Amino acid sequence: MLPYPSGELHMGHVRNYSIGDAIARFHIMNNENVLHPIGWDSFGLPAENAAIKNKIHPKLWTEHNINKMKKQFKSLGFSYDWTREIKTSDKKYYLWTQWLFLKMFENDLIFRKNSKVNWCNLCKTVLANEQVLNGKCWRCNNDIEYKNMEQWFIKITNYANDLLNGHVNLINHWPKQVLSMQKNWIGKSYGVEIYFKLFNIYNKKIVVFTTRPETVFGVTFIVLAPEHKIINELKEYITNYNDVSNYVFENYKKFDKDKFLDKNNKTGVKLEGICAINPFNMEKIPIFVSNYSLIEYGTGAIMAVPAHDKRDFEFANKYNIKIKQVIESNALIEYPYEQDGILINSKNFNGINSREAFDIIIDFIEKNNFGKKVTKFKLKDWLISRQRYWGTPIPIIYCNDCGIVTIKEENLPLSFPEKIDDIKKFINTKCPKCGINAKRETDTMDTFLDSSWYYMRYCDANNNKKIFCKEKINYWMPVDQYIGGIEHACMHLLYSRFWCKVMKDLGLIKYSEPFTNLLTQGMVTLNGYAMSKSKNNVVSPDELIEKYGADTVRLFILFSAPPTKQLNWSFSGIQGCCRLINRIWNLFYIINTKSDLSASEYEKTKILKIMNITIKKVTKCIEKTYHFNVAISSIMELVNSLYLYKYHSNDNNISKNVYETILILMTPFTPHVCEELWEKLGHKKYISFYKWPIFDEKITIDSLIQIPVQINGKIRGKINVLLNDDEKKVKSIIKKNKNIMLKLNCKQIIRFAYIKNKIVTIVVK
RNA sequence: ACCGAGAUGGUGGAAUGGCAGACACGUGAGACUCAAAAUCUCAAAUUGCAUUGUGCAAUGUGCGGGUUCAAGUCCCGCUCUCGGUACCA
Repeated sequence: MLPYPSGELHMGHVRNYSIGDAIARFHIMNNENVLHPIGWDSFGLPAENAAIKNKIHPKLWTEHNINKMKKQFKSLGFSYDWTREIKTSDKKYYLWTQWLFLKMFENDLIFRKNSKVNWCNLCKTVLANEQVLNGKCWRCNNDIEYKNMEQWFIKITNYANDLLNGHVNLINHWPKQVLSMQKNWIGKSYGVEIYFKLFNIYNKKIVVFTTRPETVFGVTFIVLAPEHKIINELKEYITNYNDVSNYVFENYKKFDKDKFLDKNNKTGVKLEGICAINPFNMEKIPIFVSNYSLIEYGTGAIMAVPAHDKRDFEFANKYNIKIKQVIESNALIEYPYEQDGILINSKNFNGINSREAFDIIIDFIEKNNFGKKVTKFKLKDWLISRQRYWGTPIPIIYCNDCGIVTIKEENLPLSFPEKIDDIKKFINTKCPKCGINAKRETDTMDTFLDSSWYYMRYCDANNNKKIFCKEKINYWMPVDQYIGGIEHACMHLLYSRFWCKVMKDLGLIKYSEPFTNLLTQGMVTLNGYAMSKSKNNVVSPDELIEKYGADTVRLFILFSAPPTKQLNWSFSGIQGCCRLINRIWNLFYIINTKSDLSASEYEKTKILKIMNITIKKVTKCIEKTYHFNVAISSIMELVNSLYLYKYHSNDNNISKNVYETILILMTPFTPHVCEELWEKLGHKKYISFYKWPIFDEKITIDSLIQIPVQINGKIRGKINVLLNDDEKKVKSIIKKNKNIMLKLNCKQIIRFAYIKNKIVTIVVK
């Protein structure tokens, strides 16, 4: 994921990009063609705030930060292809964001509507639903307010089903948690809309949505959301209309924050003078308006079945409404019974299991025109307008005669004036269609639009004529390995998937999922908190690099924990990594460049064995499991074995071959030191492009092995056997072993097995 | 409440159903040193028994069951922690 140019790298960045660099370098050394890009998500609010504070243009502030962070990236030695660097605030880039906006507009995926929207009073802009976390702004943590405004939206809901179904392709390649978060957010539910006619009122009906149609015989009241428009339409029939409209008004005045607090305080008013009719049994059903029916979900009207729904039960108790049981249960009606069971009090449907009844009743509803089967989503359309300056301008003109008119493609990019004085000139323009005076849209796009497609641009970053050329996109895309924080599960990662599907439908690309493999790295914390200026617990990578060197910092951040886990920063742990690098460095002075190991054959094969095991482990850990911590620890074991060999044999000659293998294996983690030592060894070419070693499976296996002997599941001794020994041979070795025979206590062996997994099992009665 | 993920020494963490605690930090001891730092080497789960001493036995991966010759790992039932969603009908 590309970074926002805040001006300072933090340890989270170091972790994210160290993982990426290790993977990229590994694949380069495996002779693959690797595109390892970097760019900047450089539009956004902090630049604007800083601009106001320092009285400079946000562009200058942003450029300054990018240069600073670029320097930091380079000091860490990440293997980026800087010729493909992109900035989303660059005209050359946002021209294509605007172009995509126009394409989506042409295809009816962008529209304007007046609605209640999330407003952050600190950021002075509206926000998308995904960007409101626990009622607070995702960026500044300020409480969200609600406003009625006309704004631009993208129809992400058109793709709700595709976004959900696309998960099957990601199931083994994306973290479960991300998929589950997206699934919850999309919130698909199967159900049915049922029409409730009104008693003696023939031209109106109430449409309810339910996921439990099998309980329809248990309906004892209907609940309308306060905002439901039928309340006003039935004004003349409702005898207590004053009370009802007072209730509606009181409720309307409340912010959603207060409504949230009202959760356990369901209130409501009965609509006197009217009632609905249950189409299944013609029973008259009272109608209520209540705060617990939500206008934004379903139809804003529900059929209440208090016997089998907690919330309906609560409301029924409070307002003394009848409770009718329709699913058999042993429990008394002190609590609603919400599980499956056998239907009762349901006429022809009695005796059917509620799970089967679900389909049977839906069929019945559709056949008799009582309603229709529907699927609902929680996902809402994506609000993309932002009342900000430092963002991609929305290429739209409002004309009194023609209405909403798009800017012509050839006039892109559309940029805001840099000086305030030129604003009026910018706003007042001519309509591209009819030529009369018109006004420009002054809002910008949500920056998440910029970052929804940026990775594609890397494939053809410097194309001045097209968004990208198809051959290049087809060659590189989709992204093989994407790495970033989990906090983007329902924002960037959802938006990008959506955008990708749209672009596929527009014929721009061929694939429908943008990121084949996703790795979500854990946070880097200090003393249990995420590093932040307010907590005063920020560790600056610059100081660490200064003190220990970039390699040590990279190594430590990968060694301390597996990449998906939260990592609590510790200054003592970094010493260990520093030590490893020193130990490797010091080995350089005792390698024997001329002859091979002068040690005994046994020592020689022992070290070769460890080396082959290490190559095997490191390869697997980088390529498959991403357990860099395990990879590094196995390299430590190899280094340790050389030190032990040296210590015990008093031999100061270490094999050059083994030493070079250590350097190669370390290169994805600590490229600087490895390059240096590689050169000192006399190599002319970079180690970074040297071939990754291949291990010999045969050498990793010992022919003489010591194996444990289990008697009834307990380890009772150990014997030495040859790898190829058969059962008979092993048996005789055991019989010769006095210790084991003593522990057997009983000579009668019932079952004897020499199991391949390097363990001997004896079962005694 | 629902949906995910997880729980292993003083700490970070290893373990295709097969010797739990690799590797590292920290700790202790030794070597080197006039001394210290650095470096190198060695040690350590718990309890009980035995012993001059190398030992022996039992227990041990959040809790309780189960499958298996064998469970940190698989199955069933809990507890707790973290993350997400939440009056979503």
